[in-house]
Amino acid sequence: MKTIKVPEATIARLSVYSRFLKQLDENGVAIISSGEIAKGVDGSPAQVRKDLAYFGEFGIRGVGYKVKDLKEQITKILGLTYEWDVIIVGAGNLGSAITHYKGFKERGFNIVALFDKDKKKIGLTIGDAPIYDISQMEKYIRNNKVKIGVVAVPVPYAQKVVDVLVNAGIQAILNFTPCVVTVPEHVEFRKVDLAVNMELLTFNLVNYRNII
Amino acid sequence: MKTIKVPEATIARLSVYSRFLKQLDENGVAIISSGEIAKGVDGSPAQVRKDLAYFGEFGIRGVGYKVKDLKEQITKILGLTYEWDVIIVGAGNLGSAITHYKGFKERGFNIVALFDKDKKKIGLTIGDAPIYDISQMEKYIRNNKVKIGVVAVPVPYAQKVVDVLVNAGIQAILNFTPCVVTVPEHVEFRKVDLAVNMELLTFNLVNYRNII
DNA sequence: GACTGTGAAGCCATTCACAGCT
DNA sequence: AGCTGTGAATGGCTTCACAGTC
Repeated sequence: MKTIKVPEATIARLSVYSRFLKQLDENGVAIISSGEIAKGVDGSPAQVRKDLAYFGEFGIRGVGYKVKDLKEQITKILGLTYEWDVIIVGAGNLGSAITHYKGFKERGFNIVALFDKDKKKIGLTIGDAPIYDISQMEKYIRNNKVKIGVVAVPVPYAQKVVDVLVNAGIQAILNFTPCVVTVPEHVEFRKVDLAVNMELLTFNLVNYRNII
Repeated sequence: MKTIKVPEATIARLSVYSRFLKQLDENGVAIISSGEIAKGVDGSPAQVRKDLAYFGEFGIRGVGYKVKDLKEQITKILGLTYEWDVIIVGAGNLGSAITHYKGFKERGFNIVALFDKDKKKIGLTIGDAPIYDISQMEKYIRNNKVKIGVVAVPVPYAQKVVDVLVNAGIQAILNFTPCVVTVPEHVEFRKVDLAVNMELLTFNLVNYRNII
C-alpha cells in the first residue's frame, strides 16, 4: 500500500499506456522505450518514465521496458487482474449504449444487469444483460456483492438512485447524469459530463479561433 | 479578445455554473453569492470568484451576482449564444445515445445528421436526424458549413473518419473512440474515454480502499 | 456587515537534465 | 552509446487573506 500521492492524471495515462502495450504485445513487440511509448500515446518520454516511477522500477537502463512485463504490472496497478461486475441504472439509450460498449468487456468489466423503472422494459435483455425492476436493485447488489454502478438516468432521479446504490453497499459510481449529486466519502465517485466536453470545444472556437 | 491564459478547468466549471444559474433563474432567484454557487456546484467560493474574474467583474461587492446577468455573461463566454449544428459519425448504439441525449439540445447543440457505412441504416432517422451514407459526409459538411463533429465509430475507423472530417473543414471534434488519433493544430479536439474513467475507479478501489 | 475582486502564497504536476546502469 | 530513474526547476492551478465596495 503506497502512501505517496499519485496524480489522477498519471492513472488516466497508465490506462492509456496499458491499452497501447496490449496492442504492441499482440503485434509481437518485446521491448519498447519510453520515447516510443510517448509517440504511441501522444505524450512525452519523461512523463512516461515519471508515471511508471510512482510504482517501481520496471525498465532496464540502456534498453527499455519488456512489453509483456510492463503490461502486466500496469494491469495489476489499475486493478484489472480481476473481472469486475458492473450494473447500469437506466436502460434508456445511454444505458443501452454503455452496455454494448466493447471497450468495457475488453478491459474486464462485465455488465451483469440493468435496472429501470419502466415496466415495459423489465424482463428484456440488452446484449446478455437482463433488465430488472429498479425496486430489485438493492437486493441484487447485496446478493451479488456488486461493487460498481453506472448511473444513466434522467437528472431528477439521479440523487435518489445514487442514494439507493450507496445504501446497498456499492463501492464505486460512474455518473453520466449532468447534475450535482452528493456521495459519502467512502464511495468512489466519478462524473462524465458530455455537455461540458462539448462546451469546452465551443469556448475554444469562439475565444481562440474567431469562429463566428 | 483575451490574451491571458484561462485554465481548462475553469471553463469546465463555468459550464457547470451556467447550468446551475439557469436552474436558479427558472426558480425565480435573482441574486446569488459566490458561496451559494459553490454550495450548489460542489466547489469553493474563492474558486467561483477567481473563475469569473478571468472574464470581468460581474458581481456587486457586498451583495453578490445578479443571476440573470451572470447566466447571460457565461453563456456568451462559452459560445452558447448561437446554436451549433453537430454531426455524428457512427450510427451505432453510442451514436444513437448521443443523438437522443437531452443535455445537448438544451444547451444549443443540434444533431443535424448521422453518417454510417452500414447500408441497412442509411435513410433511417434517429430522433429527427437522418442517417446518411458516410461517402456523403464531406460534401454535407462543406455545404452546410458544419463546425462540430462527434466520432463514435469502432477503433479501426477512427483515424480515417477524423481525416475526412478535417479535410472537409470541420473545426472541432469530440471523439469517443478509445484510441490515439492525430489532428492538425487548427482543429479543436477532445476525447471522452469511458474505459479510462472506469479504470480510475478501480485503481482507487484496489489501492486506497482495500477492495479485493 | 456582507460579499466581491485580487495579489501573494501554497500546492501540485510536468519538464528538465543528468547520474546510474547495461 | 543508449535509455532508465530521479532530484531540481519550472509552470500552472487553487487557496488564502485582505483591501475595496455596497
